Amino acid sequence: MIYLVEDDDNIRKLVKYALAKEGFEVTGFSVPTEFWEHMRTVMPQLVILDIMLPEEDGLSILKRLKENNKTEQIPVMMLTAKDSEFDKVTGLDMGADDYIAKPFGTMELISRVRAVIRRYDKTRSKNIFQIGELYVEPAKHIISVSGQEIELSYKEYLLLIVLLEAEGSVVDRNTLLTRVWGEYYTESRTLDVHIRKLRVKLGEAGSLIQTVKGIGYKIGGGSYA
Amino acid sequence: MIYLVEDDDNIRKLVKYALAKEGFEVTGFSVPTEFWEHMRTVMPQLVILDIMLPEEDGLSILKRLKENNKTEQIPVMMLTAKDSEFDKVTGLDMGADDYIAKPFGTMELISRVRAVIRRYDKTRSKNIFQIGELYVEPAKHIISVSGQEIELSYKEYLLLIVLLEAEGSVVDRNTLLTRVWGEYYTESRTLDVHIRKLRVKLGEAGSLIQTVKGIGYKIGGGSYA
DNA sequence: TTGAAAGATTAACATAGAATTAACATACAC
DNA sequence: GTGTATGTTAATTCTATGTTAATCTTTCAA
Repeated sequence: MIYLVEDDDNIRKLVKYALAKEGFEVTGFSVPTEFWEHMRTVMPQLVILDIMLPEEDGLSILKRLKENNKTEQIPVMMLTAKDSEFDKVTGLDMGADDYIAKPFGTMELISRVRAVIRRYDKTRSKNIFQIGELYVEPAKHIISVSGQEIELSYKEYLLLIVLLEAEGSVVDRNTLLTRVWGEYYTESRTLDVHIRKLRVKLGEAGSLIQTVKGIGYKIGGGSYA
Repeated sequence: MIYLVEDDDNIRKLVKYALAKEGFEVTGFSVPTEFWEHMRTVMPQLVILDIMLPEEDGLSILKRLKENNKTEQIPVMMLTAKDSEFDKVTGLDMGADDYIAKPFGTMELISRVRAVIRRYDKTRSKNIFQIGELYVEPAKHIISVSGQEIELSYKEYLLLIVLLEAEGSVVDRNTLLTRVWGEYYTESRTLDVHIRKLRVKLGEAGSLIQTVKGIGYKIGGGSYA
């Protein structure tokens, strides 16, 4: 479902028609109030916002969407009337996922919509990690090495996920401590012990966890296995 | 620095002119080979690719850029000639950061370029450094010379980063001592020893670190060493 | 309520490599 | 040449992390 907020009847119909023909379900709104009402019930895959609107302008809507953590991941595309407006929107950079300037071609619109949705889907399904022999699927709480499923304790699991989410990048000790153990923690050997247990349980994949002395640990990326 | 690969002389000039007027440094290439050659020495902030090119098409270039982990984070913007082409590019979704359809307005081009670069700067707060054969990516803790990864100790690493952050400028001994070792430090040979170890480990890139007698050290910049 | 188990944490020690220092060498400015 | 700044080397000290086992905690079934 795509939500389109646009007060110009012609454009609204045009966009609805073009996207509908491509198989998208589109609900159009001419005023923001209606839009917000529907947002409370059904969340869309994508929101397309005109800038100039009665009652509340598109930028304000965008801002509210991105400030709310229930809606912040919904991709938003802005429709801009003039080049100068376009510039203003991108300049403010309030987190819109794409911008399209009026007048726009139908093909371009469709392509951009598809691209934005695809990108979004990709980041969501990014919830599966695979590095070498290690395979982790958080949604199902599956961790396996060379096809062999492995059991991890809660902290070990969290630790692994934090490292995986930054795959290839170093995560410093402090970040690990706060993300896995919560705010402040007296430095002790706890982290090291957990890293060790993780490495042991991961077996051959244990060497994927690299120590970066003085900083922290990282998993995958760069170096040799 | 922005790299633009476009074989149509008129468009290349137009884009160069438009972006130059906005303060961007643009280098244009009419054939991919030239582009690749320059990529080996200086990495740009952004690459703008036409799709139809002699020798190697834009999609292939895009693919190669995104497959190489040294270039994958460089934002890429595709120029597409027709709507159908536009559709094709976004459809393949090989990780381009934006698409712009010809004919395009100058304002839109500039806005999109700015938006892409801004987004990029935001995600990559830590930069990537490349001087000659030396390549450093702090976030991933990757240091390599001539493509060969190198291991540095913590202080050596810090020292290198401090120098790199001031690339081309001299960093005096005192600044180095305080930034790497913390407030006050009795003058000893420590710094020199670390500089030496760094130079040795960097191998051929070691000569990039120049001594500025009486002041400190600098990396890169005017080198007639 | 009690008592295994598993998990988390701490204590205690090991150890590889780093950092530092000392001691001397060299280069360069004056 | 003299003196000062930096280079070089090796010996010494130190530190971060690894490792193991003991001790706390929590959970949960009997």
